[in-house]
Amino acid sequence: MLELLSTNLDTKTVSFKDESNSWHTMNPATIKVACSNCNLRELCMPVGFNADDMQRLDDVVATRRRVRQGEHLFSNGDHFTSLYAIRTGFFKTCVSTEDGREQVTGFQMAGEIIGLDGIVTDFHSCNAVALEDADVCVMPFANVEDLSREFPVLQRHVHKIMSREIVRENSVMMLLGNMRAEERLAAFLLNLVQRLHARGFSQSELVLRMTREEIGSYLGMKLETVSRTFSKFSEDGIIEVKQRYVHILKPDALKKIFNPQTC
Amino acid sequence: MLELLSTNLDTKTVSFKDESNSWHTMNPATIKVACSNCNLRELCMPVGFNADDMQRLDDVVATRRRVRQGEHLFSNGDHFTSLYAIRTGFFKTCVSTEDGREQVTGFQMAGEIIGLDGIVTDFHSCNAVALEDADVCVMPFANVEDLSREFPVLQRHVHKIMSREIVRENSVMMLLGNMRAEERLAAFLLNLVQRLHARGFSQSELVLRMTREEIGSYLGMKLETVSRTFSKFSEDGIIEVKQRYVHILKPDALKKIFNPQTC
DNA sequence: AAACAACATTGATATATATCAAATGACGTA
DNA sequence: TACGTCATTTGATATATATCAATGTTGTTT
Repeated sequence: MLELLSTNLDTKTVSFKDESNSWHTMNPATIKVACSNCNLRELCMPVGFNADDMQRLDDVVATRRRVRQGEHLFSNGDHFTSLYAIRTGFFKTCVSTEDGREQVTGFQMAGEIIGLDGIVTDFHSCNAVALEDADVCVMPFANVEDLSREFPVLQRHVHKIMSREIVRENSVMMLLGNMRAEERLAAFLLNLVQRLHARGFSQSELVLRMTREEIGSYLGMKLETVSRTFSKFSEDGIIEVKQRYVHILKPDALKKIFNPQTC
Repeated sequence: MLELLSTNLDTKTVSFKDESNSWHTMNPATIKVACSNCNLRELCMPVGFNADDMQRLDDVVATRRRVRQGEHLFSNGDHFTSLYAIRTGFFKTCVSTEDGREQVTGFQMAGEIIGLDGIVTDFHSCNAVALEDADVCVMPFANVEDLSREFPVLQRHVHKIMSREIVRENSVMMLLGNMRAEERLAAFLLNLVQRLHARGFSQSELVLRMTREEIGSYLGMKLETVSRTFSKFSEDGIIEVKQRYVHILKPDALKKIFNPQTC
């Protein structure tokens, strides 16, 4: 296995040493990525692997792929071949009706897996769009299945990822079916910072990667309502908002709005 | 493997012959169910198994379990051990908030699998409630995983089931986030008859197993709105409704309401 | 620096659905 | 059969959010 030493996302090059210790530089689309060296490993890959297994696990990932802001990683109707682990960047997934209405079904960040929708029919049924320049690990699903049969811990991991997505969607259904605008936005903000915090970012400050319209689409409300609700929270001193920048001043107040009982 | 010859759900007994051809009767909770003989096999188990594999596949199912109307198959917080394949009966799954609001996340019928929500945390995060007396195959998830590693076709089947659930929830999110009451109810009715038809029932007539309130909870509307929308469809000559009985007179009109573009 | 495009905010008004309320119907049980 | 309970229907009114419209902000292009 090659040792990955540095990546330069701007020049799209990767530097590494081979077995004979000589230097190479190549395009990331053509290199093999080593999960064993990846600092996101504990987010997208199972723990409890020994060093030898870890080498085998690297075989899951075929290549990396760079997706520029606004580009689709995959689209509705595309043939399904791979799952994608996000290394850097931020995505939205969305479905749309014949008459052009769009529903954002999720926002995904580093360490999260997208593409699961394609397994059932071998075709993707949603779109994955980069909301900022992104870099993903391409994991051909055939590899995932082959190695899952060999490594129970990987098999279990894949099952958990799919189950987690089902449970997440259950709670979005609860948001959409039962909650009012303020509750939806509070839940959304709390969920985002919680995930960002798990990745080493601030617990109280964040920069939104999506527009008010995309937030609204996800939460089943119009962009004006999203904006008004932000303003309401701001007037109440719960958050500080400046366009995409949000500072959560009173996390407990947000939690109370989302879930009045447990606070 | 014992040969299952008849079941009497009322007396909770099962009759079968053993290897020496002598008759036995026993409680279904204690017997081993044979997928190889089950007429729902093509709904909940993979196709393309040879006879030998089929025998092994029977090992997935440990027992059967009977659930009376109104009873929970599992509840939020229960330890997760098994998936359940519905043999007979009808279920709803639902999540609820601390303050008692309930969101129905799905309705499940014969041949469908429930319990996937429990995989990620080893605890169930929703409730599965029988809307009529039901009979399920208990499939300990450890068995499913063990046999999945051995049989790629079963592994693929499990992945497809989970992916299908993700895709289904995506389209429910579209319903809840973007559709109006009439569109939601039209989509709901079309989906129900389509699934019933796949099970040999009528394409145009159905008996609802759930209340107006449960339909409303699933579709994010109040029971009064569900009732009014039924009445509206009825006045328009699209359906005939008498309490739980629904006769779809103009399926194309329903499809047009749901999706004006493709009709 | 000016002009432009995309996004966000805010106000006025409309509307779909919720809420409240009453009557009716279905069903199990005493 | 009568009673009580639960589900459903229907009407009148309230309300949260959508819609329409104007203005402000930010960042980019010329």
